[in-house]
Amino acid sequence: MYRTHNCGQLNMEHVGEHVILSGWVQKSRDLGGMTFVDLRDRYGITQLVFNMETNAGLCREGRKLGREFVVRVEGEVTERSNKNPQITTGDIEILVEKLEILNSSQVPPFTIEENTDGGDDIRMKYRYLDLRRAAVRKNLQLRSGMAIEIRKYLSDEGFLEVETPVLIKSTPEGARDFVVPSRMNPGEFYALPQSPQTFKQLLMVAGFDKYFQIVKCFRDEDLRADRQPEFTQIDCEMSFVERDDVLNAFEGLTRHLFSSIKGLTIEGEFPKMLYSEAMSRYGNDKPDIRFGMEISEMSELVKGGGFQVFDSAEYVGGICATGCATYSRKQLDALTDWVKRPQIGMRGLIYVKYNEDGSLKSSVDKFYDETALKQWVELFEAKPGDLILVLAGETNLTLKALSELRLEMGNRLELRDPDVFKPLWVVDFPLLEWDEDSQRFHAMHHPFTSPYEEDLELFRTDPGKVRAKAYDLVINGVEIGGGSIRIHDEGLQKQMFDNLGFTAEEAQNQFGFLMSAFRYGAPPHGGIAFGFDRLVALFAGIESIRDVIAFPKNNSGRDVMIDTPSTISGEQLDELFLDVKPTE
RNA sequence: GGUCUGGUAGUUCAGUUUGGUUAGAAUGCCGGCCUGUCACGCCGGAGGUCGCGGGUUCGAGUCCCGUCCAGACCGCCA
Repeated sequence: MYRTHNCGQLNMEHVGEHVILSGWVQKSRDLGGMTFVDLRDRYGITQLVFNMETNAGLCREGRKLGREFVVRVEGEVTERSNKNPQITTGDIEILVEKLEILNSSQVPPFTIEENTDGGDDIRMKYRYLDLRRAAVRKNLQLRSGMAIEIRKYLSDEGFLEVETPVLIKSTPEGARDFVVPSRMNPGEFYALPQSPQTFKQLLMVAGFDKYFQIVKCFRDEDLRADRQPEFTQIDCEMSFVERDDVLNAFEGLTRHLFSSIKGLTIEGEFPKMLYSEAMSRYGNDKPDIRFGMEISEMSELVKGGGFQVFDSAEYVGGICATGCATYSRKQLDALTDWVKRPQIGMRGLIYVKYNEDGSLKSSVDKFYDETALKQWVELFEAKPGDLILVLAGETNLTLKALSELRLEMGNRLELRDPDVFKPLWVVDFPLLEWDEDSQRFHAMHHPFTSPYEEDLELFRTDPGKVRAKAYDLVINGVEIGGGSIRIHDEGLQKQMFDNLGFTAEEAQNQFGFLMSAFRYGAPPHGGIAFGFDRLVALFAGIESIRDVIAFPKNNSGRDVMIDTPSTISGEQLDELFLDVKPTE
């Protein structure tokens, strides 16, 4: 037998018992006459003690144990004379009577401790060692717990988990597909799903009126801290529902997760904010509403003041940073440099200090007298001690920059409390988005999203104004998920493809199966998908989803541990009828 | 495709601004001492292709060019 207990289990109640433990040697402390060894498994750490007086031979063996050796020990649970309140097993230790080395270990390249000395690179290369650390393990335990609660909740709500295929059809819309060559069908390819979108709609046609799946999805696009090429979605679809039925169902799921996992109750209904409002007030379709500092447009107010930058700008707007009037010239210059970085792309930053004594000092005093600046103060409802920051330029770019500036100031003023969670629904996204490159509209969400009936007229006059029955769940500035009410009418779906620039033939080739299905009694339906990795990261209080994935890819989409992607043999290529061009 | 930051001991970093004797620290590792440690302590030791290639120079970790790798971001992500 390898163990009677695990390493996180024993306490004062077990004193006197003869036990067997197995685990990894985390650390040993050789005091000469006695040696302490910390034995670790995924449940905790238990201290082993070897004593020269009681058993010199065994103690000498215990001294020789190296880090990460796998051992099995037998011994008696004894009360410690010096207790350690920091660990759950800190009241007891094991007086070792028998020691067996199950496997030795090379010295690991970094310390396997709460705060490791290893950097990301080396931790990823030896991820199996990194995963031994409690900090990383806890994230995966959290993930597992959340997956279980999701299944529990949705299952109780009558949702059925159905698996959809991973080898599917490539479509040029949207993100790039990962592609898999077919050996049995030379020259033809499967694609990995970017989402089970069409399949879940077909499940609705099939009458599975409440579906969900915790499912891997794949997108061949560049990575970010919150974006992996393979990621997990909580994918759902419902029939005979309107928008608010879907929102209520998933507000319920979100609440259930907060209460069951974090013991938190979110007060009140999740607010619903129009997309247009989110853009004008926060410059962003995923606003962090943990703090105010909202954007106000100032174009009307400031134009015609003779200040060329404002007069020629399409948009002028700003934010009011509470209590920042004390910012020094140096701090303001640094902030100006910050908005001038290419990522933000502003030409400059204008400020107004509303000093504690009520006086006003701005970088545009030459153009705006005190009366004018007072109007700014009124617009922002600024109080003495506040700092108004103003940007000007092309509308979308400036709003985006203001959004970034707002978040940056939120960080600096520590207004983004990681223990506070503020969810909201962003609704009524535009159906279509103009794409400069291809000079045509494409679907903002996806081509199956239903437009508002009353906006259908706009297709002919102003397609960019057509609103979609689409919605996102946003928590603390993180886009957790999104969905829509779908089109279930073949005619409307055809019209949609037409609007998106598909020829009837292309639409038929790529999505004919879906439109055929719509001819056989497709129910009204809609759904949503949550990014599971992001949700877990949010609950864990971390920014990068890598830390909640057991074996993530690096910045360039590589798995540095197994070293892939990698080349394949000539035989494999031949079998797949593939020729690989030499890279330049 | 682009911008920025970094690459020096097993590991995490300092040193690069202003080129100049033998490249340092901490931690880890090895050896010795130590009977109540839990970041144990004390003494000693080993450990370096300064990412790689080229250039400038009497001399390059340090300056220049190229390149590779890692991270953050922009583009991209229906």
